[in-house]
Amino acid sequence: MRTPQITLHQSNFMNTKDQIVSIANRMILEKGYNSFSYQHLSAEIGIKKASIHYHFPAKHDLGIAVIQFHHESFKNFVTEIKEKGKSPMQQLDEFFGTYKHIITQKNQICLAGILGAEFKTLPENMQEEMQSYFESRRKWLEKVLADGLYSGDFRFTGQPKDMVFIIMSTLQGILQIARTNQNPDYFFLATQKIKNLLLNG
Amino acid sequence: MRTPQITLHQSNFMNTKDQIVSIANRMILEKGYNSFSYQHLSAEIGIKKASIHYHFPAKHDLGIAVIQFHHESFKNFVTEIKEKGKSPMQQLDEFFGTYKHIITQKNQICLAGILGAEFKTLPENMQEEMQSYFESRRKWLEKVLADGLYSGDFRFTGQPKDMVFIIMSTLQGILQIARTNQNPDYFFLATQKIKNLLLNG
DNA sequence: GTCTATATATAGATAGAC
DNA sequence: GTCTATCTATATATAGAC
Repeated sequence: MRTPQITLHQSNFMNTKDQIVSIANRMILEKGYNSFSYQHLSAEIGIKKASIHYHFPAKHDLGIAVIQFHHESFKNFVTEIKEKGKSPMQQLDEFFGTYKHIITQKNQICLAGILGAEFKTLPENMQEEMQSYFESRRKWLEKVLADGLYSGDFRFTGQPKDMVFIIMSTLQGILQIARTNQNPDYFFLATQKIKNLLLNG
Repeated sequence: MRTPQITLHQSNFMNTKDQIVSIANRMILEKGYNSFSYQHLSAEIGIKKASIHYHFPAKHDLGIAVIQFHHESFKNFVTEIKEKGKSPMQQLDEFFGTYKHIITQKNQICLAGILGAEFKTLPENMQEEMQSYFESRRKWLEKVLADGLYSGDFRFTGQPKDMVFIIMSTLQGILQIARTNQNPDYFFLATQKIKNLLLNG
């Protein structure tokens, strides 16, 4: 039995299409888009390659489905957090928490980390899908930072938009480096340093 | 004519073997190790695939040569900077400066950024070569930070070793994100934030 | 919706002539 | 040291039977 992925769990209750997306998602986070194949999927799911093509005619159709799944998860996260009425700092902490499954599952890095590296080799429609997903996250975080400046939760200098890039790149980079260095603790250290930056930088 | 890479320039004066490493290097930084082939190299260099196999029998031989080239470049950088007798902060600035060619050449990210993402798909000997290269950089930067704490150049809390990971992951992440967002300015912003962290964090 | 069979392209690699 | 020719494996994808 495989470990479940994010909120999308692989189980006997899942239909074939969702199961394909779930396993493709794990493979992409482990090895990247270019290094997994319908053959690999086939072996693991237990149906033939041709059957996977029935659900996702071209590989990029599946690639896009995986990105959209992450995008949907993020939208759900945003909706949930709105209802809770948390402070900007608490929202930031919850955001950091969404990375938790990546850190605890040793072999993975974040989607942006892997597809960002492969970016120039991806089909154009996948590039656009990634940019849309990234933009969605960027905008949300920018608003949290702006709100935090206004409320006094944060006290950094410069534009929220610029700080967003620093934060997201630090998270993305640390996940990559933590993986090759087998030390997930660095993620928590990084989030601490980011907070310092937001309070003093 | 192609733009030269780092200190290794592609030119008519370069022998075939070096030329192969030079072009493979650029292709890896643009597309990654898994997404370039002897076929692509062949087309660009103007000799046949079989001839490339003469110089580098297996693809990972070439991959290792590229990593070692970066490692050698870094060793040269370290040697040069030692002779100059610079302060820790100046050394840090020079270190940031070694990323300059990546930022100005739009299509590239740093070697660790691309091979770190592909890490789990790389042959074992390439993984080891990468870890050796990374360790070399890590140790050097740790010493600079420790020296800087001692001299008073830096005033951050926590261990230099931990701070190294934060710095390297921020650089790696920002280069990736700057590429997909077409904005090299974020690199300079990131280096500024790192300095803030070293002075107040 | 899943299967077998097949098509087509490309990758990494080797043998042997020049 | 470079070439042509060839091998074997794999990838993406389609056709058509069940």
